[in-house]
Amino acid sequence: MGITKTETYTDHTLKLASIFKALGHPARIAILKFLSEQSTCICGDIVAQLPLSQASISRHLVELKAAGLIKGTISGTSVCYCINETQFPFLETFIKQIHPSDTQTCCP
Amino acid sequence: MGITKTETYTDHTLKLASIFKALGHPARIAILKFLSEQSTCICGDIVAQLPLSQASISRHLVELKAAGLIKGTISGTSVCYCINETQFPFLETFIKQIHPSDTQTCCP
DNA sequence: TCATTTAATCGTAATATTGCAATATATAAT
DNA sequence: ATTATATATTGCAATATTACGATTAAATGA
Repeated sequence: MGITKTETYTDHTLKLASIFKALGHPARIAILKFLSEQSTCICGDIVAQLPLSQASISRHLVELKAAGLIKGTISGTSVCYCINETQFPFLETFIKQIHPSDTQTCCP
Repeated sequence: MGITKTETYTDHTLKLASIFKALGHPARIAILKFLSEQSTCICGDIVAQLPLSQASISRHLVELKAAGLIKGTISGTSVCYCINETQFPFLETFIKQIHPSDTQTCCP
């Protein structure tokens, strides 16, 4: 149905899924890569880096911001974007929990 | 359009996005959590753990398998599933690259 | 063989996502 | 005030995703 039965999952599960969902589009990965390659925040310029219209980029930026993956601060006529680090440790912790480095005895 | 301009992104970006997309649904997060909580693989039983029909679970399992996040081996009438560890280091590396631990001078 | 069990697939309906053009908004410069 | 620049929002249309019931397929057991 394109609808998700959110009410039956834990908050932790829902939060993880929503962040990963925000990461689940190549344009948004490309935006994050671009931002991380710079040593500082980026004011403008993002549209020029991607093969999408300004409107589409704007929508992706909104999603990334809603997921807490980037920050944006207004600076004159443009907006400065940068990575918001706070969510990444949360993801790292989950990934490490899911795959303990010691190989488990499993599906032979 | 609901369509993505995949042809203009790098393979690395597309691969990351597709794996994160597979992680971007609470049912699939819940499945991974359940599998990781067990010390061994799970034959059956997954449907009983989630508030979804057998058909829906099966589709989610297919997606997780396609993303390389789980493995499934047939065992009689049932299928044994377990975490496939191989993709997680790839994700960890990306996340670490995106958010260097040293705080960058950014958006004040 | 026939019934049972388990999981995958199909068909369908509802909803979500993606993308762009057009428009709106807001600041800065002249 | 007017214009230019930069970003956000709106209104579609096209496509993708999600979910479930029903069905199918394959292996097991009686």
